[in-house]
Amino acid sequence: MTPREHIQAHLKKAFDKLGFNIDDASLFTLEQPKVENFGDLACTAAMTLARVEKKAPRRIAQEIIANYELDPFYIDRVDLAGPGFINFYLAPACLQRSVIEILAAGEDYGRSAIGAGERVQLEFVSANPTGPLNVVSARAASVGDVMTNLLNAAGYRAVREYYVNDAGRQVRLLGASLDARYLTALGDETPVPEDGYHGDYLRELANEILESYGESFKNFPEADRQQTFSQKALEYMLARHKKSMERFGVYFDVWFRESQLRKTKEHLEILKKLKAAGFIYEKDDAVWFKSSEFGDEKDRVLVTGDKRPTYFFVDVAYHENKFKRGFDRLIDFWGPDHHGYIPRMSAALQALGHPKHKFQVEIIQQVNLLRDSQPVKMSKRAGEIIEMDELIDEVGVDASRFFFVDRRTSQQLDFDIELAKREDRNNPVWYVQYAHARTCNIFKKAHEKGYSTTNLRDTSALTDDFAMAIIKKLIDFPDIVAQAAQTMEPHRLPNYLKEVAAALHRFYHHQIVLDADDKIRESRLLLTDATRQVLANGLKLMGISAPTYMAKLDTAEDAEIV
RNA sequence: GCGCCCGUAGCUCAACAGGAUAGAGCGACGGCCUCCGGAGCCGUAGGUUGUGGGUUCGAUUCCCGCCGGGCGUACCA
Repeated sequence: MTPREHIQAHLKKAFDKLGFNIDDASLFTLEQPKVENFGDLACTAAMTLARVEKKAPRRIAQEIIANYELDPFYIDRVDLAGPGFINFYLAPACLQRSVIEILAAGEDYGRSAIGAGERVQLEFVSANPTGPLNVVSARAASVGDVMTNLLNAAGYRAVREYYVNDAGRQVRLLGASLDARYLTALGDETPVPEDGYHGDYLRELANEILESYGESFKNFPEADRQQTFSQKALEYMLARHKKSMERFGVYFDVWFRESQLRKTKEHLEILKKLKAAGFIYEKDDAVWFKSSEFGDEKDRVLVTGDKRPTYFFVDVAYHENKFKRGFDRLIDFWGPDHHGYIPRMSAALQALGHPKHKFQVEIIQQVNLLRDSQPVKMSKRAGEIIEMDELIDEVGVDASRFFFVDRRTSQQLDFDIELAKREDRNNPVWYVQYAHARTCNIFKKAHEKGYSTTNLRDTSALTDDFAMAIIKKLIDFPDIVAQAAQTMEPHRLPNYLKEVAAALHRFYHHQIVLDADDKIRESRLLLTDATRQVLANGLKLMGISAPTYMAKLDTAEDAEIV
């Protein structure tokens, strides 16, 4: 039982005795006081209760404390402070035992069951297969992937899905664009359609096709040729996207194709349902959905005047399809340019009978690339964009993932390329990885020095402030994971890991681990190992490697020798 | 015009479902290397949380107005 759980269980007893409503979960929130003198965990229930009970909060706090059964193994003392805070001071014995518990839990440390097995589907990236992935897709990939990890660790059953827009106008345009490149490559100068895709990648693909198939497509009827090229370009782009994702460490459970929906005509079923429910009307030859009845600013077209289903229409069918597959909740990650799209999708799903809270959209804000604090100029029109793959080539997977998740997703991200590449304390991902490597190195050194590192079990020598500070950080981990999952705020994880790393470095610089008395060494090795475990588990949730050593930088002296 | 997101130290960001004296890192300034990796550690300075109201025991957090920035506002996807 964690100290937090212990306190909550005892608070429950006290509330019960006093006749408070123990169904109110907010009574049990324990926060960490900002100031050290205020104990390790603080309960704010007295102040919450003041209104309902119509009593002074300090008075209520006194009653709670009087009825709180104190177990000295866990709690040193309980204080009443300020307007009605109840401050708990954890006992060294329970903190010392936490180290053993963390090690016993091992790779499972940090997991919890809060999610209660809820089935959640996360859809992210879902980039149009009409060009290479950009850096926003990279951010979406990082955030979506880490969020899925966090949810699964918190007891949800979460899966990753990628929606492939492989039908409709843009794919036809893609085919036409490739066709133009192909004919041009054959010497028949043909312009790419005005609103087509002008990037170099189609030129490259055209050359590949020419090498593999020669001129054989030249004599196809134009319609057939474009059809063929649409398919070829599509599969080519899709394969590239898959490769980028896998290289980035993101593995989707499902790649769902829009064309599949069109084949099975699932959107027509949707139309029937909406019509039956009275949310459909016709105007100007088009079919409209009354999304404004659910808070959208205006109604939306489902079938255009020339009888084509809109993207939105098929997308509704897609989301309905997800629900049919049994998910309790859908979470979509969209780019900032799609936030205006949320009300209509939400409206459609509500019209189809799904409670509003079962569909949730997280907007991932844009990424500004910086080089030495100067913005990297990108022009979509001129085809000057930094591709996701180029970014990974330059800064690597670990740094990219860390940086993309390090800030709340609702904020624009300034991504400093030079900082991400630095191999020193300025770079947070190195700082955290180095902390992990340092814990491993201590064990390596222990072996070299002939100290035993097996059958360690005594943590009673962990009494100093630096050790206690680490343990208090380590026992937060399950809570950090659970809260990051529940609030959809993955940035809390990297922020936490930075704090653990700082606590470890501080401890290391003030306390000798190896060349200490046997008992102290044993205790500190255990603490080192528990810290390693938490860092490793955290980095794994981030999808970042946990190195056991760091490659040495060239020192100035080495440079002189060379 | 309307809608959504954002505004916190010089810079980049935190602040855990409204809590106590708003915290880190970088940068600046000042310390610490016969010691498990100095790739680190310790300290100092730096704030009217954009602004004006409101809600209450208490607001960076919730509500309204204004200012500033970003994005959107298609029978496109």
